[in-house]
Amino acid sequence: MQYFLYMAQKTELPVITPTEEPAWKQRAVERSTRAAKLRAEQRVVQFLDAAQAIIAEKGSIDLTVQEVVDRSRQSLRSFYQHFSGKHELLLALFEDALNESARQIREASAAEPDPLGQLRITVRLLYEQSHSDRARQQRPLFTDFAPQLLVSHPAEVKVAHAPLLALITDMMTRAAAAGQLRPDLKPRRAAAMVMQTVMFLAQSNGVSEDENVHPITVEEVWDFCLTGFTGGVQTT
Amino acid sequence: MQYFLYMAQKTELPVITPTEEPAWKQRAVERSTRAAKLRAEQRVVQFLDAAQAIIAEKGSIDLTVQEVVDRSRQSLRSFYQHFSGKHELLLALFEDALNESARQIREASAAEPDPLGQLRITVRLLYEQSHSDRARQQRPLFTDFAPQLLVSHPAEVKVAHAPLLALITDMMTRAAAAGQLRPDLKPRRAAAMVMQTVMFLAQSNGVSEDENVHPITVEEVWDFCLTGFTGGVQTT
DNA sequence: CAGGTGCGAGAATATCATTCTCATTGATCG
DNA sequence: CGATCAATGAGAATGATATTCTCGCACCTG
Repeated sequence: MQYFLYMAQKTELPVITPTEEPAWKQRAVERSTRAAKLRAEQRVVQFLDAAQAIIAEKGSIDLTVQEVVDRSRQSLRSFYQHFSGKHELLLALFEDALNESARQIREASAAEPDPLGQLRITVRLLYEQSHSDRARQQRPLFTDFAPQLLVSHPAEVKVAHAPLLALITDMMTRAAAAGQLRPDLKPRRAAAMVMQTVMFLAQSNGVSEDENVHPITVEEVWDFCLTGFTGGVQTT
Repeated sequence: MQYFLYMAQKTELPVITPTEEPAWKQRAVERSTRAAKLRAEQRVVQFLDAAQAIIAEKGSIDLTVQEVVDRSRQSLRSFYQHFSGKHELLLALFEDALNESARQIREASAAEPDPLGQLRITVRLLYEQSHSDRARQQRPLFTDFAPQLLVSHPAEVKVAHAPLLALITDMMTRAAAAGQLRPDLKPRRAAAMVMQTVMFLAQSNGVSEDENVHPITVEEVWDFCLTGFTGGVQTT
């Protein structure tokens, strides 16, 4: 599993400081730091792996720092030396999951030449990945963590959403260029709206024991969005 | 403030038990119980009032059971005798807030004769009430509690949403009858989608320090939804 | 009055996250 | 090699909260 090593990057920032530090000194410092950094990354990865394993097993993000520590065969001490807290751990996993999601969607839609077709694929995949019923088992980060994170740390969520948003914006832009969208639509804004609409609608239609109500389907969502941004003039 | 006394109703259920209990006995029991019940409702209301006051003051749902108890001049003992837990207290307030919201919207849209016009008013109001920026101060239940509740207790949320959903469904139905909507649209489903779309889009565009990004406006949301359910053929 | 019930006061318990202490290890440098 | 210092492990301590429990009083009600 490839993590983005969010924190490790942070500590690397000073290296590219724009001040007058002689290069040799930087190199020396870097050399002497590299080992430590590698070890640190190692630890961080272990924590992340452990957490992910636990989440996968329990199908829930209700994990204890203690559990993560035990599982990763390290110590609380170490945990708090590498993460500012439990929140940062979850955030790292969340970003990672979203990156993975964006990757999957990009891959799945690569074969489709038509921008609207790509958007359809995207909406379907995104819906499925965010849909509580299935996703709660495999992606509790999406269904459980994302909503509360959105409230407590909107900025971080925005960052985490960025890759996916970029992907969808790209599709929108090409659709617009092909004249498939309402001319008054700003691609980026439309992308943001569609992305969030799909994610939330999928999410809120999770557990419904009642058969005779809501269960809004992917089809309906896609239809709604499609009409929403093509203005009813569907070329596909 | 009129509460729905969710729990009090629960305790009343046994009275209408379908067994062979002689009516006189029921009446006797009821008479001897009435006083106690009234007292209980009194207490419940005091707890709810206290909680609401605290939430209003702090502009956040981060309250402590202890705070509520102190404020209401009662005791922990009493609190747990009337509520199964903190969660039930918040849920009661949440339902109440949504009922109030539905009432406001109904009132505001009463004057508008055109169904689409009513929907426009509804979307605007709902957006404003759910919008994090302003709402977090006055309606933290919407912005903070709703998302986490949606994950943990979807059934309760559905119940709480019911009045609002009914209202919007009604508007949709009339709009459909007037031929203002896409003919293939099921009013109830459209209503559900619009309601959730608006609430979530409003919510997720709360705190954004960045000026150059997302801030999706009510206008855009309304426009998106309108096109989504009229199919671009806007009569208004 | 006697007995029961509701309830105030607040101690006790349980769960976590987070911090702190102390001793060990492991690498680095003189 | 031996000193030193940073990183760690083990796990106790702390702090915040929710929830439960114990005691005793006050108020009905027959």
